[in-house]
Amino acid sequence: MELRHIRYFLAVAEYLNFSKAAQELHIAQPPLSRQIRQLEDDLGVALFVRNKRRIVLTKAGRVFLDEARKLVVQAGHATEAARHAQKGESGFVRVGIASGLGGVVCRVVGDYCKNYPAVNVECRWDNV
Amino acid sequence: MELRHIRYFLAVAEYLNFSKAAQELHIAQPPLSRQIRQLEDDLGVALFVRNKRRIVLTKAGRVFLDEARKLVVQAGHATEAARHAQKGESGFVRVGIASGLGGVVCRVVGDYCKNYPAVNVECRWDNV
DNA sequence: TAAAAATACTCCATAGGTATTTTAT
DNA sequence: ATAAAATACCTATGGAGTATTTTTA
Repeated sequence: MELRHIRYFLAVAEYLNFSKAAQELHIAQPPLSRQIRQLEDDLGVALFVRNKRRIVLTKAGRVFLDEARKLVVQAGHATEAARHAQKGESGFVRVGIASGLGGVVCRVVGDYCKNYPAVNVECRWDNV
Repeated sequence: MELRHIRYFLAVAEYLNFSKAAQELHIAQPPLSRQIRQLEDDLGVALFVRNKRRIVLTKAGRVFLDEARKLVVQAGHATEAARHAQKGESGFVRVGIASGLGGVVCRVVGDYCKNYPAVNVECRWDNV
């Protein structure tokens, strides 16, 4: 199961129509049908009943719909959390160093740089 | 972003070693490195620092690790919820019908069957 | 009959593999 | 000198497209 299956499933569950959902997803209808069937096979669960013109969700399909929504929400959270955390790691630091402390500073700054590669550090060894 | 990226990321975060993680995932090391870089590009976030022999998670990487774990847990929940729901929909139903009610029963049973395709329904029109 | 899903192919993007090079102990 | 990641390139699985054939209302 991949997130693609989930995204496709949500579209079909929303429109209850493979052709419309495919349009919305900017793919053709047959590949969408295949992906949904793959998902059903992987789960071992029928999500839709296709006996009518307008397809309907099975009970299991309705249950899965709730969980699928949570899944994409969590995927969004994960992305945003990482991006937000990176913000605190990026920026610009200017360091002035008293003579004789070069060695210590090099180690400390070096470690820092390796953990925060997006931070630009500038060191000046003179007295300005 | 696909769940594959997440699963691969979790393996690398666990072993802090691309080669070991690849072994565990039963794929080669270069494709794993590529998938992780793809994930980082997609997020726009550096997850690992590769300057040492033993790679380390960035701050953003540690944050993402927490969220990634929740994501796979939720994926498991979704699967199990659907499978559990399907159980309640499968089984066997035997229906006896009094004469003259055939029409009503056909509609009701028909609707039921379409919503619960895994349930086998047997109808008898005689008096046994 | 008409609208929608399934089927049967074809194509190609990309996941995954192999060989090699680079890098940091 | 060695262990591990990156790079370059190749292969092939399977995602996506097109054409067509069922379905069912």
